[in-house]
Amino acid sequence: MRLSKSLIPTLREVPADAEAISHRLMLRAGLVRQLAAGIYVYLPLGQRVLDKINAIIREEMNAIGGQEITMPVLQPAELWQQSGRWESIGGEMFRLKDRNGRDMCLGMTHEEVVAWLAAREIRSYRDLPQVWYQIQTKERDEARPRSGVLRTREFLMKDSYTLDPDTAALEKSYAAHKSAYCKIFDRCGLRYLVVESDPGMMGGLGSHEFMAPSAAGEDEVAVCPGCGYAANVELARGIPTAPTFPASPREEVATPNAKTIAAVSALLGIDPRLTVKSLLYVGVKSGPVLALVRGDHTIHERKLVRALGEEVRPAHPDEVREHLGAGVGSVGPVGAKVPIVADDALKTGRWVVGANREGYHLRGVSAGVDFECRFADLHTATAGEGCPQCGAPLTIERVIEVGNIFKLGTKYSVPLRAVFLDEAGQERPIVMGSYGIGPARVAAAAVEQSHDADGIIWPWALAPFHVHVVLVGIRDPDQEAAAESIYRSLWAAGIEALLDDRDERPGVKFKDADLLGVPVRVVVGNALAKDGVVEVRSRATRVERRVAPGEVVRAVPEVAAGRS
RNA sequence: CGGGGUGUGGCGCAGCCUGGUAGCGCACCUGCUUUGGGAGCAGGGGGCCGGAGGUUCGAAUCCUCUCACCCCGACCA
Repeated sequence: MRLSKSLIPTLREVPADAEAISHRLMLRAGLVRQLAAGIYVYLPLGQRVLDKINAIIREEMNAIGGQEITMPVLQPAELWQQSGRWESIGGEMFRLKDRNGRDMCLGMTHEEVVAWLAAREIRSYRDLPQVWYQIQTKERDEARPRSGVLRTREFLMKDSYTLDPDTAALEKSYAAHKSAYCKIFDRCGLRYLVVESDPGMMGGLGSHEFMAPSAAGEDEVAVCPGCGYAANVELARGIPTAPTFPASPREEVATPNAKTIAAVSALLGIDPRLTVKSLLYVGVKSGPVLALVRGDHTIHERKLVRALGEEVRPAHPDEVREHLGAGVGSVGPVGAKVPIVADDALKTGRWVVGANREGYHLRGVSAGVDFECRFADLHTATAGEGCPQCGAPLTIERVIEVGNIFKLGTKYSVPLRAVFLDEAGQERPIVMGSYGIGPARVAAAAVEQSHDADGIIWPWALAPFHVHVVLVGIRDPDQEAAAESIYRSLWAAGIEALLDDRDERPGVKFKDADLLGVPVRVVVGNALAKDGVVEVRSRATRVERRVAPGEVVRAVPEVAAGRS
């Protein structure tokens, strides 16, 4: 590819609305352009990076027996009505009607279509297992698209689906995907963690997420440096250190105007860890429930939802008054006439809680003595808490979710009647798994993890080109001939080269080369006439080697590998 | 959905408070000079000031509504 004839619009200045590093660099290096909120055009360089990622994904999916198919983006509502998701998914699904007024939607994912296909084509246990995958556009009307290409409304996804006769076979398919994903992300040069995650709306038997650490990430994971425990914070259990409780009898204390944990503990002169935060929620089915966490902790609503088995919303202030007889800030579990769920950290201890009486708290309160409740893990794990497996202090990292794997079970095969006959002639539902990778997120994560002040530093496997040939003296026939011959011999050797043959000053070309981040740069300039050499330089280490033009093809892999 | 912010040539911004018919840097075009880390000089092209309505002799500027985009939070296969 010749720069003079290419659409590689680099930007000297950063567009004002780009915040994340990957977003800025992908815009500046001419990889993408934004068409609307969360909708992007991939320019030639961005497309080449996606192609690289997709090629790796295809190889590894094929290696575990994956068969590539393509399923429609435009789908009839009936499928989603059968699975129940037409109702359960809200505004996130793009819905439309065809000319006959039939309800349609744009696919956010393809479990329904897979189950539909399996229902028609799979008859016997002899047809199983199956691994189907596609690399296809997904449409989701995200509440808040953000961070450039990291969270968009239209995006490419590799999604695969396994069909198995039973959960034991699903475990094998799941394990195969897990190791394929590790190979994929290893080959992409990403640093990543495999963490336990909340299956969420997908439902099912278990799931893991592949997380690339980055400040631009939207998720947080708790990681144990000791034993390797790693989990999304929405699931991670942290074991807090218990405070020492003063021996005080149960008594009511006046706490005028103290409505927050900070105010109450300051007023009473105690550690906030001796207090309990009481939060009233309303379950969509079962109504009000009082959730308790330690005063210094933050409740994690997903954990509460899991503990209750239904969606919840925070109660309105007047609901708090109605159910507990006092306002927010003065409520507590003692005497409360609603069900109570308490965080595990509250099992033992003598706590300070709201008295359900305006301006008063109770101290010396114990769970199981002064009130009845059930226990669950409700608080958000924080750095320094003990690992649930080995007790070592946990660390919290911000991460980009680049892939996930779900054991679905029969959640979709039952409603869509995807069944097979087993060896005994018994009809049974197919056991499914679903597995996703976001190629654009892989690209963005790679940029997040590998860049410097001058631009992107692509790993070889993802780089849009391997070598960036800079022709400095465009009017010098010798330089031009050397650059041309180097460019051709690189391609002939299977090394993808980009030739900067533009009529630009050297400084402009060097700046652009750094910005684009192609792993190896070859400069054809003055040194050719002077010493008969060109410069072969690593973008990552900036280590440079001077070699004769005929030696470039041999030198490139060595410089790329850091051997100079 | 809640909170905050921004819309002025391709990009980055000033002008708005205190109304008088749009400006700067970069980019782009032409010429000359220049040529190893985003060149210099000279000349030039390009903007219904997000949109609609209103106030006014006159609106980028004031008022109302609306749309778009960004950030924080909630949500998230």
